[in-house]
Amino acid sequence: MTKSITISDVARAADVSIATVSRAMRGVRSVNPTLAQRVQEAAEQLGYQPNPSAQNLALGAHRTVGVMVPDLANPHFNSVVKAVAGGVESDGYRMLIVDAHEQPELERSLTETLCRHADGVILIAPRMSDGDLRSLAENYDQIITVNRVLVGVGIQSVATDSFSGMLEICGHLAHLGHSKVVYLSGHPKSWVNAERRRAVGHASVFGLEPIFVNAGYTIDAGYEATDRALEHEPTAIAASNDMAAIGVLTRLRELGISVPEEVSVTGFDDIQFAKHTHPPLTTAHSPRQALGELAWSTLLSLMTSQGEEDLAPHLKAKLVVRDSTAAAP
Amino acid sequence: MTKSITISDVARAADVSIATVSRAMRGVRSVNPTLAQRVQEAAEQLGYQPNPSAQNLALGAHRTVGVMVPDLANPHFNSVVKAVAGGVESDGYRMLIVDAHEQPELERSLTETLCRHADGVILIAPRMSDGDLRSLAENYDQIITVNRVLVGVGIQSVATDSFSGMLEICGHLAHLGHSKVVYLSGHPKSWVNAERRRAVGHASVFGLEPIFVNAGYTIDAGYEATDRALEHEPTAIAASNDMAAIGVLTRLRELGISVPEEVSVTGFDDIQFAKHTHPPLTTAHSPRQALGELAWSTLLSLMTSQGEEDLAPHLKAKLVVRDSTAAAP
DNA sequence: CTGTTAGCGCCTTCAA
DNA sequence: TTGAAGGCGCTAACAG
Repeated sequence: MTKSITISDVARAADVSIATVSRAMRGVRSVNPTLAQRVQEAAEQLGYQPNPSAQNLALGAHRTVGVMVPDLANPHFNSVVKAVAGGVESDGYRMLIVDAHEQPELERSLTETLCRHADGVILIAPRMSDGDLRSLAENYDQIITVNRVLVGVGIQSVATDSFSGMLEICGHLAHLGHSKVVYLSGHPKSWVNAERRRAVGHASVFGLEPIFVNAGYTIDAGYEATDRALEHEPTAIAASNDMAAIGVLTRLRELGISVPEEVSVTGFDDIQFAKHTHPPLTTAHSPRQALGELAWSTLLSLMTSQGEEDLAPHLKAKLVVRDSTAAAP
Repeated sequence: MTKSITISDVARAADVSIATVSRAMRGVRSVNPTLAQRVQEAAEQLGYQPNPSAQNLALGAHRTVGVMVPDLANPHFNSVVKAVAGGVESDGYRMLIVDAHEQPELERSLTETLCRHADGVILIAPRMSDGDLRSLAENYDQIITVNRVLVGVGIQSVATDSFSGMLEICGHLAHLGHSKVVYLSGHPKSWVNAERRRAVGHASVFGLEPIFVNAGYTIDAGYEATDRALEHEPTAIAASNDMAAIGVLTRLRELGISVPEEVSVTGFDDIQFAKHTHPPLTTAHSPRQALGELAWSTLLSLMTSQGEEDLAPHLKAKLVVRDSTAAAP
């Protein structure tokens, strides 16, 4: 900032007290319109902008929300962040954001920093331990999680219903006659992955015979896990998310294995690239926009009105059938 | 925040003055080690954290950097943001971020807000008018742009050398015997697009006969522009970025036109999905990581030391040849 | 309706 | 080396 005009400068210029300037600037009703006008003009002319730190100090609030993401470069996460950003900005708040760079052990301290600077915090798919999450929740009330539910801690959360979504995928596969399907596990500390994995386990009721192979949640992880998956001679590979599925498709193509003729492949999330893979990916659509908006509105009500229900709304993930799945060979 | 312990609480607990606490907390040399120790323990036990707003007010600084992005969901932009975030966090700053949602007319006011809350601002590929940018630069010194250079305004910038990068792509195409190539223009207000387009224009020295078709910078834009591009019967389509190129590939596949046998396709940026398209995309690699790091270090030196050279370093974009290009039919 | 004044929590001279 | 006191810019009683 080059110059720094304060409220007193404006007061002097408009020939009123600083209290009047303060009120006029914030549009308090009780100000004489004439004075208000004069103040506005003086402020305008001087280019006065209230100092947010001073306001924060005086008000005891920051009008800022903190957001923690495991990985900003992941299309799924950044779509959620984008949705949150929309609400935050339009409600006149600022968004402080930290990227944990997929290092669960960093999450706690990053979040603590966030807590000191923001009125509320949104943790997106945190991978930190239950203990860390619990202790954060104890010391800080205005905090919610997205896609990580931990009950009995008094921490609100919103989530995609990964369990049902994955069950739908399994149902689809079963319906196509698949039984030997490999599930490529995602991040070991991800609640979402645990839910999806659990659903695959339950899919035995459809007659599926799931095999679990550890992979990861990135394109490369999917790529590398493909060979290990193939050792089980599956007719279908269900990845924990679209990223891993994309890696699988690439590797299968390299190996000359045709999708979906020889093996079917599914993802999860329906990121924007899912419909542009070859073949287009069958997946489950995660309602990112709705999730982000819901997260923001939930946090907002938590910050304004106090006690809220301790619900954890689960948004449906809808099956999207494309060309990467077909009848089992 | 549930509780709010202040410096006075710690002072009382440690039986010293608040001045001593203040000094001890910041590791000022002149404090008696014994006292310092006592203060540390008291602070620890009470869980004291200095109030950042009060510090800001007293120090006149925020230790916060603002970042403006046209679209957080764009893989190229968010990789740059991620790189910036890395530096910002490790240097103990916070990152305030706003998404302009691809609306150039919002950028100015969003940036002004950012300026009031941050010590420095990074504008990523801003699409605002030269006038807006100039006026921002006049009122605010600690501001730099990434991938938008505007000379003579005293605004620092770092950029990818889009011109040379696109020239390399054109050279590659020419070398393969292509001459009728369609360039799919990107965002009309993007400096980067202008540079790439300019390079294509210059490519006539290679014998290229460029045709310009307006498209956009999204997958859908590329998809929709493909039919219009084909009307010119090109042997190659050069998109302004990878996103548009992905849309082109999808549309061509729908039309049963084979790539690269019938038409070659190129992108720009080398986003992580570029090597996973079918066929893998020939493109130019934008040094996102380096760009983000350079942006941060540039801003940091601008914020600490004052007058800097008004350079605009251009980072090379390197041609990456994959399978979406081949000899002209 | 407007001005005066006392903080908000912290840092930083200035004395001791 | 330590403490007392003033001030950063703004808001919110409290008077008038």
